[in-house]
Amino acid sequence: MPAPRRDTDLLFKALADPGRRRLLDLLHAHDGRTLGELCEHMAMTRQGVTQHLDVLEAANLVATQRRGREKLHFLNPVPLQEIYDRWLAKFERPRLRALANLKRRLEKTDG
Amino acid sequence: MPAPRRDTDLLFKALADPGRRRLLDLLHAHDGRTLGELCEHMAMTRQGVTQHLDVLEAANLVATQRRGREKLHFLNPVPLQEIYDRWLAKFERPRLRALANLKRRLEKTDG
DNA sequence: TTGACAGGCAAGCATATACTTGCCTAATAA
DNA sequence: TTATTAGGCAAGTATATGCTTGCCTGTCAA
Repeated sequence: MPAPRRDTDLLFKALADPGRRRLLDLLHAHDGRTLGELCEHMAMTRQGVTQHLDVLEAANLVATQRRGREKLHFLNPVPLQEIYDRWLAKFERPRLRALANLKRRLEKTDG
Repeated sequence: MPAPRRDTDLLFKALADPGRRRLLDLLHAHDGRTLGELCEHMAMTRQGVTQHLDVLEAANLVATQRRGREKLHFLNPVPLQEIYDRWLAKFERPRLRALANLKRRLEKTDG
């Protein structure tokens, strides 16, 4: 069953902001960071960063976990894979389609 | 040489709107349509559609060509491939990386 | 040449988005 | 306890975005 369109929209909207893409990059480089650590790399107030992280969390791209008074942030790459599978793959040139399908099949059995 | 960040931003912003994604779908199903033909499938005025197409053209996702008083629209999938190559591939789970790289290499020699 | 048809231009508007500032609460360390 | 540290909440603001209406300009067919 394909994801509802609203999920897709949240996902693309989340990716539309350069600051949010930067946050994903930061988490990709080093996962499980606190809000404060992430703020050190963003040229905006803590609240601004929080709001971006909220958007990423709504899009299911970031998961969080409390540890005492800290909040840890983790990257979830699955929705990105969904973008590729459901959206980018069909725009590929036909001669690449077969290989893309193979890749997708391998992922399903393997992951 | 990687695309400047502004290009990346135009691209993600272009994809952020469901109407624009719909237009890409329409062109994917049947390329080279006129503005009027595209409008028949969009629940908004012609000007609204024009503005969306302008955004897609600025992101290099759509190319146009005049034919008399008509304007033909063509889908350009290359930027979507760039999203995958430069942005999605690095977030993939490691065991998929090798296959992704293979796919990319095949594309370079083949296409 | 005249009318209809395809599209372009520009202003206007309402909502969404990306921030900010100010204050509040909870966990920890002294 | 008390001060400090990590983060949350809410309101305010300026700009961006999505879309409209009204009018103008080319192209083609009669």
